[in-house]
Amino acid sequence: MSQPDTKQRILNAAEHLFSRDGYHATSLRSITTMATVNLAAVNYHFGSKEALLEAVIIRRLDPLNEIRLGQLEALLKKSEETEEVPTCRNILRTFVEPTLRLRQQGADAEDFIALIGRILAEPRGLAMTIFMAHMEPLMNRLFQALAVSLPGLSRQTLFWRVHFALGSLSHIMRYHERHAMVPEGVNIDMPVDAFVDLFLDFAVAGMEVTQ
Amino acid sequence: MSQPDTKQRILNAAEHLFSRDGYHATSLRSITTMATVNLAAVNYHFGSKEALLEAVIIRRLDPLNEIRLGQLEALLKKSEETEEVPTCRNILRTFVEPTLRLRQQGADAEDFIALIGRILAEPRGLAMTIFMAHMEPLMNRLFQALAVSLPGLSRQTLFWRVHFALGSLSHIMRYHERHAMVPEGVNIDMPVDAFVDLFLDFAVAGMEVTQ
DNA sequence: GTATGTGTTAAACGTACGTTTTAATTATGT
DNA sequence: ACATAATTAAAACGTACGTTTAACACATAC
Repeated sequence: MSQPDTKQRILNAAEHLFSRDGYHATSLRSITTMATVNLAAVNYHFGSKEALLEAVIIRRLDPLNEIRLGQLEALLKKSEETEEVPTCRNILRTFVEPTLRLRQQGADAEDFIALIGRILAEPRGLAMTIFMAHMEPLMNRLFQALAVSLPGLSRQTLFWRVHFALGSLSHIMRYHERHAMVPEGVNIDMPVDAFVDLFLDFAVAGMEVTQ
Repeated sequence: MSQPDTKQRILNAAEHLFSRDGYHATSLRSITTMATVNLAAVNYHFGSKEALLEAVIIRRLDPLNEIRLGQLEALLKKSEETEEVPTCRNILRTFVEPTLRLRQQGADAEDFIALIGRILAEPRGLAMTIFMAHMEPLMNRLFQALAVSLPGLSRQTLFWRVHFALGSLSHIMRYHERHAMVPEGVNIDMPVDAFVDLFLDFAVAGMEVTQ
């Protein structure tokens, strides 16, 4: 029987297992079993396990970065017209909000967000190379926009603060899974808009503070 | 010939390779080769690969947490005597400063810091279970002290802001390795004291901001 | 000197891995 | 309908893994 969506089923299963267990701890057999697909299908459709990882990343990262870059460009263009410097908060929002909103779209997207968080945690890994190649243009644009928005900061300080902020984001991208050490009275499933604001309150204050 | 420091040599090699390549991507053979030790020595001295990982973590984490907890208790005791509430900055410093200072002590400690950063990035992993068991008392104490220092924040907001701050820290613990995307004019090797202050400027502002 | 315990070594164990091969099956084009 | 290409299926490939075994070396103690 023919399954025309074999590739998508493999991608979904791989996305889930890579994000849950990591690349090296996930076997092709566990992926193909979950996808109810023959073992050889991965090498037939993708060529190798590494190429599968790259396909998993690119499938969602490129569209996400298009949204982020689109919002950033729109913000910069509007600020050109009104001749006002865009605020740090609005710049960061173009990066953060599409990221956290993606997670709301379903369990699959949630897997991907967690996977990105894991990738950022393996600086020397194969996935990091793939990831960086698809992030660099957006990152340069973001850094440049923030430099204009925060002219009082040295490049050194700005560089580290951007990493502090994105480090926070990558951490909570991973942490959102159900986990121990959640004290009572804490709701781990907040609405996206409220959570974005909660995050931006923190990050923007840290970015803008004068030492 | 007898090598009385076989265990330490294994621990050093494992620490280095686990932090560089991750637990699953590191083989016992690569560890024992680097340690110039027989393959069977790991299972003889530690019992298993998992037990080796636990030994690697505990060797440095327990002493580090003793320092952190000691500084925190000292701060709380001094504030009791002077009847002043300790500042958020000083509380966070007891956690951050020993961490970043450890990295200055040599390449081995730098490996460990990177390993902790990786562990924090694998929420479901074996290492996370080991790590959490050794972190929970300190984390509870830290959270409690911050709640006193920042009475205006809801438990919800405080919880997330602590995670934002520690997420930043865990990110830079990993990022300190030489890496691409470091723009010109940025010194990635700052003195520890300056870097601690740079981080605390950011984190404290984010913790204390009133929305 | 012999016995005992600790540590080391080389070799092999069984298992699981990513990948490849070959054949069968299904879809497509004329 | 038939020929050709694309996909799926089962099986096997060689390799690397964590672990175990059994022989060996070298202490210290009697």
